[in-house]
Amino acid sequence: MTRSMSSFDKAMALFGALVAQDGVFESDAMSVQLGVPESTLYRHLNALHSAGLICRSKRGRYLPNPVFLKKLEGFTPHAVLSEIVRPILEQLSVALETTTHFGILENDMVTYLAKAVFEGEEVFTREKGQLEAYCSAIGKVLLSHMTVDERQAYITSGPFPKLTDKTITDPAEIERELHRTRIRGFGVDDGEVHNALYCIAVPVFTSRGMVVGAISSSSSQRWASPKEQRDRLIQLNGVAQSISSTLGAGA
Amino acid sequence: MTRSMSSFDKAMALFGALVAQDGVFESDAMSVQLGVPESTLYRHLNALHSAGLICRSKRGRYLPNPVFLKKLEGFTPHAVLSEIVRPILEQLSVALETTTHFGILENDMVTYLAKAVFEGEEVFTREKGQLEAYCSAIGKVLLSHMTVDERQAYITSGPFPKLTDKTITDPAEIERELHRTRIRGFGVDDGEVHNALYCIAVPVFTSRGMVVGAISSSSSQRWASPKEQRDRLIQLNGVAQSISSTLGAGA
DNA sequence: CCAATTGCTATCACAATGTGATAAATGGAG
DNA sequence: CTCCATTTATCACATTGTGATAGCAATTGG
Repeated sequence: MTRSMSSFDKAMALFGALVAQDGVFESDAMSVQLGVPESTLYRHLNALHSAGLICRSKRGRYLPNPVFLKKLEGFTPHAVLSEIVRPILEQLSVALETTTHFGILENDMVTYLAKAVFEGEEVFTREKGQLEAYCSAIGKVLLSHMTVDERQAYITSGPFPKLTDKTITDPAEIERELHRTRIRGFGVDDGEVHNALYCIAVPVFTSRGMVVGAISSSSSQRWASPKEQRDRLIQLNGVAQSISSTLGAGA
Repeated sequence: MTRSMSSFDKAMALFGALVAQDGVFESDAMSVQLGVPESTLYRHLNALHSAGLICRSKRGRYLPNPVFLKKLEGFTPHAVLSEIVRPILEQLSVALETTTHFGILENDMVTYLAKAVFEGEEVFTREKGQLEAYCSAIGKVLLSHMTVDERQAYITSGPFPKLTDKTITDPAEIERELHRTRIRGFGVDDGEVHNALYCIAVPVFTSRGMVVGAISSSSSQRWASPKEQRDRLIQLNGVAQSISSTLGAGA
C-alpha cells in the first residue's frame, strides 16, 4: 500500500528538512538524517533549485525561493484547512446527529476553523471564534499532545477561570486531566465550558504523526449510554483519519 | 544549456498553475495550457499530493497543503530577497564605487530591501524604507513594467508631490517618462527625489520574465561622461542577471 | 431516475531519468 | 598556501516516468 517514494517525495523531504533548519544544509549530516547519499542530495538540491522552490544564498545555505513564496501569499493554513475540513465535518454531523467542530491551537487558545450545525442542536460557538483550551474537549486533546515543555509552560501560565461548576481550575488537576486525555486518546468536556454543553474530541494527525487539530462532537445533553459514546468515538476517529488522508503525506 | 525538464519541474509547473487559478483544475484546459497529456497530469497531481504539496478539496479542486504552508510561515519574500541580494549588492557597490539599492514595488511605493553603502557616498535612504515611485529610478523601472491597466490606475491616482525643482509631477509627463524608461530598459532619477542624488536603475527579472524588483546605483553627483553611465548600466544589468539566476527557474 | 459529461484510476511496453560510488574541482577559513 | 567542506562531473545500471487507451466513479442536467 505504501507506494515507493518517487524522486519527488525524496526531494520534498529535503526541502522540508531545509526549511526546518532555516536553510542550513550540511551534506554529511543531512545524508544520515534523510538516509540519502550525498551525491543524490546535491542532485535533489539542483532539482529544487531549477524547479523554483529554493534559491542559493551563500555556501551551504538554501532558502525558499521568494518568488515561490509570493505565489503562496494568498493561501493561509487557516483558510485551506477550513475549506478542506468543512464538507467532511458536515457529513459527520449528519451521521452523529450532533453539532461538530474542527479546532486548532493558537496562542494557547482553541480556534474553531469549521463548524457543522446539527439542526436543533444549536451551539454558541462560531467559526474563527476562540475558546479556552483547558476546559474544552478539543483544547484538552491539543494540549495533551504538546511537548512536555510546552505543556509545562501552559500549566504555569494560568489563570484558569471557572466557567461552570464543573470546570477544572486547579493546575495540578488540569495536568492530570490532560494526561488522562493523552492516554485514552480522546478528550471530554463534561459541561466544563457551559452548563448545557457536552463534547468529546479526537486528534487529527498528519501522516507523520504530528497533530494538526482536533474534531469534536457537541451535544446539549449528556450521552445516554457508554455504548453510544464508544460509537461516536469510532466515527470521530474514522473522520479524523479521513481528514489526515485528504491532507496527504509529507508533513 | 537548458537542462531537460525533470518530472519535478513539470509537476511544479502544474503546482504553479494550480495556485495561480486558486486551486481549480480542469484537466483538458490544463493539458493544453501546460502541454502535458491528461494522464500525466493526474500522475503529477498524485505526486504533488503524496509529496505533501497539495491536498484534495472537492472534485477538480486542489489546494496547497496547509501543513506545508505552515512550514513556510517563517519565511517572507522580503526577508529572503533581502538576504539573497545583499551580498551581491555589496560587490556591485565596490565595483561601481557608488551606493547601490535593491527595491520592490509595494502599494505603489518603492520599498528598499537592501542597500550597500559606498564609503563616503552616504545616502539618506534606509532599508525597509519607502520612497515615492514616480520620481525615483527604481520606481520608474518598476512602474514601467506594470500592465497597462495597473499603470493607468497609478497615473490617475496622484497626487505627485514636487520633491525638487526637477521632479516630474504632470501625469502625462510621468507617463511619457515611464514609456521612455520601458523602451530603453533603465530608469534615471536626475535629482528628482533629492537635490544631490542621481540614480540609474535596471529591472531584475525572474527566469520567466516577470519583474521581481530593480537595482540602482546612486551618486551624489551627476555622472561625468556618457561612457561612464554606459559602463554602469552594463554592470548593473550583469548583476541583475546574476540575481535572476540565483533565484532559479520556475516563476 | 437515467443518460451524458467530466473527473479520476489502472494498465501496458518503452524510453527517459534518477541512482549511488567515485573522483575531481571549487571556494572559504585560518 | 593548505586544509576542509561544499559542490560538480561521470559512469553503468535499474528504477521511474511516459503517453495511449480503456474503464471506473461521481456529478450534472433533463
